Amino acid sequence: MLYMLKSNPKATPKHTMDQQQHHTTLPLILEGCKLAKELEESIGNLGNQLQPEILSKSCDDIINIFATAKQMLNNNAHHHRHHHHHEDPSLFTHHLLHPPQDSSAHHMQTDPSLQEWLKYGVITQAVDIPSISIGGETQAMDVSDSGKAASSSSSQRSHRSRKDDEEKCKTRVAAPQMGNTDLPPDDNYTWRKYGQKEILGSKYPRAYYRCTHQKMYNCPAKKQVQRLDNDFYTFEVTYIGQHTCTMSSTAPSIPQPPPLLHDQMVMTQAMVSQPALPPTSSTASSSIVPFGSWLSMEFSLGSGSGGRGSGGAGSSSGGGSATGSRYGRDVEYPAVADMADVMFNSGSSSSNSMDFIFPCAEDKWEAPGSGDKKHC
DNA sequence: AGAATTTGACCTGG
DNA sequence: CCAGGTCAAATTCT
Repeated sequence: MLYMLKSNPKATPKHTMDQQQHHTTLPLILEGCKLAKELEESIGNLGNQLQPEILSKSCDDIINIFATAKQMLNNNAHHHRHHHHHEDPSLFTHHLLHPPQDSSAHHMQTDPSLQEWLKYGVITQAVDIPSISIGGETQAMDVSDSGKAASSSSSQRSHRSRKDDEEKCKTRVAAPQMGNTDLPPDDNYTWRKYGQKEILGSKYPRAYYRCTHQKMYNCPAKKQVQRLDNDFYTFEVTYIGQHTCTMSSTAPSIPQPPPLLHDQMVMTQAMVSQPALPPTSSTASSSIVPFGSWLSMEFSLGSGSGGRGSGGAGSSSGGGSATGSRYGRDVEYPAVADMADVMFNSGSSSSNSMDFIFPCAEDKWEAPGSGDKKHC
């Protein structure tokens, strides 16, 4: 695949915006092609065994990817409106690509959504660059929210009105499509659930999380997770506020995965995109299973969880951001674990094995260095 | 015992 | 007054 035009990731000489976008768009397109191909194979193998909704979802994913790629291209072609605006949504993918350089909190703060995006592979509207918004109103992108949405925010206790001072970053991530679909997306932070509410007009409740270290480090970061009305397998995650808990070297949670790992994750996602198949499809051959999903999960477990005891390392407790993981964690993926083990541990250092598997991964996603990344 | 989640009550802006 | 957001006691886990 083309991804392999890699260059030295670390050096990241800054490319021009065009180049950057190109680098991120092509892989996206290829990804779409891949998904399409996988779908084709699935149809070939399972024929009419495939359920309509499954097919529909797969189609949606493919469409979304191509739509995203197209928009990226359009944006690129027309004008770079947000060259310097950190909040420029078009930088979205770039964030992903930035290898975490140091543990500067900034990186971590802005990456969660991206990581989720990568980890869960499925690209939903979240990638729909033009639609992502910061600061509150995202309605446009909310096909599912059909206007109800009231995520406006009015927080009372703390006097600051989020609307004004807090940055909100909405993204969508696919829920694991197999196993426990209740698992909230793992974004490498540890979250503590403090509330859940039924939202008017929404089918599913919205869960409220705050940073586990809120008290200790006065970390104001919060997030809200809610399933889309029309897509049970997609979460809309809204990040509010930034983490301050990672600023301090003593901070308990240093979710930050090693750079290499990060790259690997990126690679994996890109290469292995999951076909977004149905969770329910027990009949579906295992080969169709959203490989990306579990893979990513393993990643987080492997990297972060190691240190679980030690200060809630990276992956949020229990393997993921909290959401219900606690009670839902019953689901195990033995086979997956084994595979992951083989892939990443056996041979040698994980990085090597990954390199072996995906030789030039990084560069395809390589981020051209756009320095500024800010939310979304 | 301590940490995390659940859940109904409470608070506040619109 | 209502809906969204948060609190905090009760409950469940580890």
